[in-house]
Amino acid sequence: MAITMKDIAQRTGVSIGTVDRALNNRGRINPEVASRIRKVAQEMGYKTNSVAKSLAIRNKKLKIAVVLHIQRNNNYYEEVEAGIREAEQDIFDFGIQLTIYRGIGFDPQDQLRQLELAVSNGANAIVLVPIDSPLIRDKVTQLQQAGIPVVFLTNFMENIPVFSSIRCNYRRSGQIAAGLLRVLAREPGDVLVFSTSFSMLGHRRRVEALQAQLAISCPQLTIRKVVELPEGELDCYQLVKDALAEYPCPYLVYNGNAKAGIRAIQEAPHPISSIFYDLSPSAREALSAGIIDAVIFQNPRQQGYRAVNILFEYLTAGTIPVKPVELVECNVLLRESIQELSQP
Amino acid sequence: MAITMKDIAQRTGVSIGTVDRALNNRGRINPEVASRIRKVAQEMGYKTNSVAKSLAIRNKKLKIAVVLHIQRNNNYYEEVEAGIREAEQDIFDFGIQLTIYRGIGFDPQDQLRQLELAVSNGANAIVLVPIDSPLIRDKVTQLQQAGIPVVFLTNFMENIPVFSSIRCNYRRSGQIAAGLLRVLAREPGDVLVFSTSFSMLGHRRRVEALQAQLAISCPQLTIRKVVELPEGELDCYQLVKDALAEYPCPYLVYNGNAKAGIRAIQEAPHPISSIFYDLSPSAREALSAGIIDAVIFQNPRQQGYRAVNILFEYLTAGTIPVKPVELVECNVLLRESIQELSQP
DNA sequence: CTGTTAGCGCTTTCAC
DNA sequence: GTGAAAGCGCTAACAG
Repeated sequence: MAITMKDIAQRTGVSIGTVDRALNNRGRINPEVASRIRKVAQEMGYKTNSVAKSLAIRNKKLKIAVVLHIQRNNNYYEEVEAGIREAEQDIFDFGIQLTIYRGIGFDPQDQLRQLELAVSNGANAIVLVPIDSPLIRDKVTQLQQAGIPVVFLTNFMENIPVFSSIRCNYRRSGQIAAGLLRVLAREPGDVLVFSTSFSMLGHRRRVEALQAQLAISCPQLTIRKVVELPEGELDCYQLVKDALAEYPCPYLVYNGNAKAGIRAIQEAPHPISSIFYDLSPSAREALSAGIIDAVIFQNPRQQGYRAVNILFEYLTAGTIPVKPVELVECNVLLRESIQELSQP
Repeated sequence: MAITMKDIAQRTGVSIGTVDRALNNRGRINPEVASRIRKVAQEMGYKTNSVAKSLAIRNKKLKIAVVLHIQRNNNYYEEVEAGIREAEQDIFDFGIQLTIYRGIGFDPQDQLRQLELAVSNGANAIVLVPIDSPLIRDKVTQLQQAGIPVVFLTNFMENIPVFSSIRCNYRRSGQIAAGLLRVLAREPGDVLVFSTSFSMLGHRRRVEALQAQLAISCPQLTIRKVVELPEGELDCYQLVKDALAEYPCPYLVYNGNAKAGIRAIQEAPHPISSIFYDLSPSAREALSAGIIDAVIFQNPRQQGYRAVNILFEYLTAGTIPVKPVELVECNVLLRESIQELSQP
């Protein structure tokens, strides 16, 4: 039987209200009494019951705000959002409301506005896919000083303390691509690398790690060129097409609009072994059809879920994350990982 | 704002107690009133609040029993248990108690005894790693008729309806091994397959799927022999050693005591490309050192967690699983997936 | 500073 | 059959 505030009230001879004040540092209590209560609670191994707590604080109508910048047609972000929504379901019965605010594109000014809107709507905690800009940095610092914890999701910034930061293990993600090249490459050759916006720190890290690890894992492969890709499918397609024409490499690592990449590969006059990031429906199809060779899956859904979950645990149980950064691992998918099973 | 029993009581002009009787089919209520209440609840979109519910039913002291048969020195089962323990933490605040019962070895008689013990200790729901035997089949059927839901974990039986069955996707797991062989095999050759007890249905399925998929994915590879392995490290080692001496195949798929397999591979006079199942510490080390080539990870922890979780959701929110079988996916791990990152 | 009390949404007596 | 009331463990408002 778990021990309750009532138990420790009886044990210390005070009322349960006093125990509450002591344990939650609410002030208006004799410091000595408070410390005695805390000591007893400690001894008895008291843990606050988060179920009872959240039922009680229900009328505080706690709000978690999620601030995203819209990525249109981006399966990765759709999945991140699916994870957020899943978490929303799970916290619903606890009376915690979740609202998603969408900024437009990579505009820090707009993101700042979203943050301020969230706060003015009474957000008690914020999940943020941050745009790295002084504007945002300052705002985040300010929010946290005001007691509003911020957790970074997917993207991040350096040198700014934040309640938690959850993202995929970008370095690992690059490293795994190197491993896959090691396994897939039948003969020496050049590698072409494509990546979405390097204004996102993680994307840079991923490519760096790929380069570093490739030199170790598979020195007979050399990266011929790294191409930064835009958002739109058409622009993206043209860039890939051009790059492939200029450098007809047999190996390719691709992060970007999947459709564009797949199309360019299919149209290339030379055979290409390719590794794609993220499992969009088109990537899934291409993998299954043997057009691309492997997919590195970065668990976007899990990331979204966890970011909300971490704030939920803070709000309901006061849990402070043990690690300031939580890295979600990546998986390797081959054709056989997703293909229809031959037997049901 | 979520709608509550109070809301629908007001709306229908009855007391909240009556609403409770109607919504939970407790009887002692005018059938017409009951159906009217249910209709209104439906219309208003009422969902029972699982937080409030579990706080209220706390004094019922609900118990989940987990019946395992001890697998000594088996990292896989240790991880399954870790998942169970993780779930235990999460349900603690809901006042649900979890007890683990351990049977000894593959003895159905003993497992039956554990089940009976669990029930006599007041278990309201049971997680079971079943031993396929008429004894157990009958008992499980009987338990469920008595209103005690049973969920199968990791292992399973066919043709017996059960509340839920959670395990890894064994067929997929075999299929992925075929995919890895396809990618790893530089030239045609024979494959040696090792597997733990075929008295577990999943293990048979896994090998079947490997065979079937290999014929499709990589017909130039043929399975030379399938060897069934015992539990103990030494026995296991000897068998692998002997098999490797008799069939010096260049490719190997291995499920069994990792230490034994690794040692045998290291001592083999010919080079071997190998795929191991499960990420024990020794497998991790061997993978990292390049002694083995890939590991197929079957998420044992997730399986354990989910099995408990599914019963928790039933007990607190009345949730009935949508799918009777929940298959946990498997991941491919290469050296680069687990290796120390070159940069921090 | 401290105790008492109402209430979060639901279940469960106990009267009527 | 139905309503009223107590209680699960905790918070918050109000007396004192």
